[in-house]
Amino acid sequence: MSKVRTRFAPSPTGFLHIGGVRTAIFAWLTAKQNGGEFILRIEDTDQKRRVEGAEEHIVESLAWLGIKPDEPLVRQSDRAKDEVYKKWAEKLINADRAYADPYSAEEVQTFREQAAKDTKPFLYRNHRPDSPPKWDGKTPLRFKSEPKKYITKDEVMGELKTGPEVIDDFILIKSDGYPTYNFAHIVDDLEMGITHVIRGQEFLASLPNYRNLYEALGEKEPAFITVPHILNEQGNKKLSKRDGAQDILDYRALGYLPEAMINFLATLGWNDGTEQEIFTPEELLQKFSLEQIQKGSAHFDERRLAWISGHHIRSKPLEKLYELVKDFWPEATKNYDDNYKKKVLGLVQERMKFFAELPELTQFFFEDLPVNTELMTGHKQLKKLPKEELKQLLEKAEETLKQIDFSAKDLSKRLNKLLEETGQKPVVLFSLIRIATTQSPSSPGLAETLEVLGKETALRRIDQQLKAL
RNA sequence: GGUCCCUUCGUCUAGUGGUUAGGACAUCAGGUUCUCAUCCUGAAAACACGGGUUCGACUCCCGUAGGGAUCACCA
Repeated sequence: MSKVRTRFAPSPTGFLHIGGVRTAIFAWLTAKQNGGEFILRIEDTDQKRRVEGAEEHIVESLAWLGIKPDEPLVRQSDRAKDEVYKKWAEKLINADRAYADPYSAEEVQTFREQAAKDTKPFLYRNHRPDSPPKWDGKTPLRFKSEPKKYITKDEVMGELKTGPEVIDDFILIKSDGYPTYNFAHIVDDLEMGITHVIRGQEFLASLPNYRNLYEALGEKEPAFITVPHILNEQGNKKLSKRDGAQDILDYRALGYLPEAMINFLATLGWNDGTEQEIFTPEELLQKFSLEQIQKGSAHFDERRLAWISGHHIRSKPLEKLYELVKDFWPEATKNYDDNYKKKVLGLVQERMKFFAELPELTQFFFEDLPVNTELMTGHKQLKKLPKEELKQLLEKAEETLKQIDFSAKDLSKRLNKLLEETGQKPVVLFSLIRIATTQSPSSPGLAETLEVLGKETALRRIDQQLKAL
């Protein structure tokens, strides 16, 4: 068998979204795990729909995920300039398998409406002209189909049975001279030696027509792999921007790890048959298989993404993580050195789902927040105690903290001792100190937090709190 | 509407004639001498429905319902 070659062939009509990326991941995994090649081809034969910058965006999105095409990017518009598609069209014309469409768009529309009125499916081939004019390149060129039954094998969908009624004379070359997707992608897949055509289910219905064309061309078909769509959370429609299908690069901006994104998308509608949920890209390369892709569409679940993302963040060595988050520190951190920030990061690593949470999680490590009395008054346990008692308790804590080194070990030892001395419950004493020193409802462990904050800052903040009490 | 595809906890899924229908996310409860998170334990939670076939159906067949895709000089 020849070397596996797959391609991802998006049209440059906007950003790359979740569903498209997953298809790309599947194609990439298929190529790479077989020692094959993955190619990026831009399907830009519709000049009207072309969006400026979309191509760069696609390339960048894939690059972020670590998906590198093995060959230079291919653009259909460039290939059209070289008359590649014309050449193949001539072949079909000479074999009497293509003809010039003599009708105007309006006339075809009339046929269509008539069919609708007769409640019959519209088939262009019912109107196929007896003696079509010679094709001059100014009118559409149509495929002369040979309707028949097909049993099409799709690696994911299984065997698809279709009747001759789905085969029709589709347009090969538009009146603007550009080939349609239907024609161009087949020519390109053939010339580029694509062995596995992996694409979304919107093309499933066209498969029999493509097969008819392969036959007319006398060429061997690739393996067909049809991947179901990803639906929005409610599951009532294909994911689109409106429903929160964000640009894949939005996730980069939020600070999701690319390997988490790959893990999430690859396991949306696919699993290896075991109970493994977390996969590194390397593991996916090893374990992925097309046969285990789900036939039905899957629903996008942001919470699952968050969980997977947190998992990947936790598994990073601190040094590595520190590199990755460097663009996510807020302004207030610029006066702090690497060592300090690294310690802070170490404390919040296990509670971060994506890097954009970093400022919120770490704010009090970098600046004194104003005393927020509601933290006390709204606290389940603290609000039960009279202010005077809280004040005494906090003063006592301050005394203790003044006398010790701020190492986590020492801190937790002394804090526990203080618990005994005051006879207080941890929830009261620790919450009190936490609120005083962080002005936040939650933080990493108290001893660790105080250690990183340092003696001076901690005592200063306790003083502030005391004044406010 | 025609054609094609799909249907197991809320979600992602395991399951290929005999299982207490398993796991994960999310949810809830408890534990890890404080909060949040992590981690651990536990709970609640599903075979869309109706007929067959069979000694026996989540598994096979046929309907019904629901969902999705497609029916362009878009991809």
